[in-house]
Amino acid sequence: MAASPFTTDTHPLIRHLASVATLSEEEKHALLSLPMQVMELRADQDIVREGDRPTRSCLILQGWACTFKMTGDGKRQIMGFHIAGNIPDLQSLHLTVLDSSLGTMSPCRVAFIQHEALHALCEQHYGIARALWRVTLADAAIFREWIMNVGRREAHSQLAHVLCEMLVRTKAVGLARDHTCEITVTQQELGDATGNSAVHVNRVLQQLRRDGLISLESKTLKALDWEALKAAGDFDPTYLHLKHPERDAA
Amino acid sequence: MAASPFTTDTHPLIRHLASVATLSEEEKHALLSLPMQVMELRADQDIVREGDRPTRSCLILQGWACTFKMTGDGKRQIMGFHIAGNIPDLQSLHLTVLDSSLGTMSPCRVAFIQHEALHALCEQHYGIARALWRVTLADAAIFREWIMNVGRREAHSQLAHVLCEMLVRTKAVGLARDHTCEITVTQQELGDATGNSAVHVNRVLQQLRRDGLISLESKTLKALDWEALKAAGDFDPTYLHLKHPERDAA
DNA sequence: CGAGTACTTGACACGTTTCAACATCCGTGG
DNA sequence: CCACGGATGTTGAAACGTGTCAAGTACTCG
Repeated sequence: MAASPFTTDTHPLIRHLASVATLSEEEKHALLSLPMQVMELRADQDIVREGDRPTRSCLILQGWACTFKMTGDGKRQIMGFHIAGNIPDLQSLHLTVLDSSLGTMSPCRVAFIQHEALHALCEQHYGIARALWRVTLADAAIFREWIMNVGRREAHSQLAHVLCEMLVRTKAVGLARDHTCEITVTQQELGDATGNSAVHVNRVLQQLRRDGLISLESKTLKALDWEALKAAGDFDPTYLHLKHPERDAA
Repeated sequence: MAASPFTTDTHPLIRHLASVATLSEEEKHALLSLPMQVMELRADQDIVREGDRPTRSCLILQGWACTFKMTGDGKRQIMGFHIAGNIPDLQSLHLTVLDSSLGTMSPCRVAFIQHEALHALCEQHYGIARALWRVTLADAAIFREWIMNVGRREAHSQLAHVLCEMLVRTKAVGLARDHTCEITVTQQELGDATGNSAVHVNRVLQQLRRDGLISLESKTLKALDWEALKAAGDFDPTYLHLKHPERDAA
């Protein structure tokens, strides 16, 4: 393990965990002393695939990734986006077979952590088990919200909703300011996340821009009218289960 | 707590937990000695509501329940169905505020378990924490599959898929035989689960019946052609993370 | 500078929604 | 036990959101 450029409180993992759970100093140090294998990945690469039986989980250190599946007839559905600090396949700690794939959306730096090491830490510090469990439950809450987004909202509202979520989640880990964040997502990916075609996403994004709600270009997403965007997306950040909602959601 | 009519291995909770996790005899006994407050509920009653901060979780002993949310403009989305043995709001053990509601679909017998008691058991037996964590992860896997179902499948396929899931899950806890189970679900509820209107569900169900895939009447669902139903629903039970897939899925 | 990827636009097809009317089932009270 | 009333299921026609196809434009990176 190389010397980390991060202190306890600036490490992406700790930033993310602290945004949804509570950790003691001792637990933070224990987490950061986990052996991690760091790798650089290009955009659009699979990290793990549906059907795999991994012996380690993947921590995103930098960049954007997503969980997805393919239907039998080749249509892709994205179930969630992942940013620095997230452990998108943490569930494989307890579920043997992966039921979905994980891929990069941008160039990414990721760290692999052996399940063995995580299990040991969880048995040793129940507080860490509780925090990681809580993180997986918050992830599940996001899945629930996405079911509603995909099932019961129109494309206009769906897109506003996922953009709101991206802004709040990046802000909660210190990656956004002034309703602005760096993001690497294609219109095809936004379509795969909302159950729409890329063509339709294109038209709806133009509408959102025309209405003065957002700007989205050259990898920068900006909410020009946050309140209106929230309203358009029927967005209430409660489901993100953030520890400091007032600070993170504003 | 009244004397239970169940032995260790016939209690719905143990049946369900054992279908997705591994428990020692000691852990089973510890779970069944949890203090539970049993209640009978009528159909279409809310058990807990979005926004609540419960101090207990709800174990379904008999009947069908569902998790749902309402959009800002009053459309309902069901995120999952629940049967005997499920603890649909187990996440409230670690997430303070409920982000979705839980309601009965049929008359139900439910048991409430105080979080306090569950926490104590989890700290005492790490195996129980691991099993309950795993159950919540399997629930999350179902949410992921539903995102795909709602986002990328057509109504015909969506309905076949949820019916397949119901048959496999009831079978896994001993509530189905010969691809047949007792079920209490209206066409409106199937629509709310798949993101369709009740009218369209009606037409699609007729098609499924006409094609000889199912019969669904007087609270009995029967797969008349299981292989064809699975194919229509693009159904692969891997995402249910059952311990005995060969036995349960057949 | 070239090539591939991402974005944009238009026309048409299709799945699904909505509305409205009607039939049927089922539990309940008389 | 029957009659009633509300919930549930059924049907048709028209409207609407979104998908598909196809062609063209504009990035972006090596």
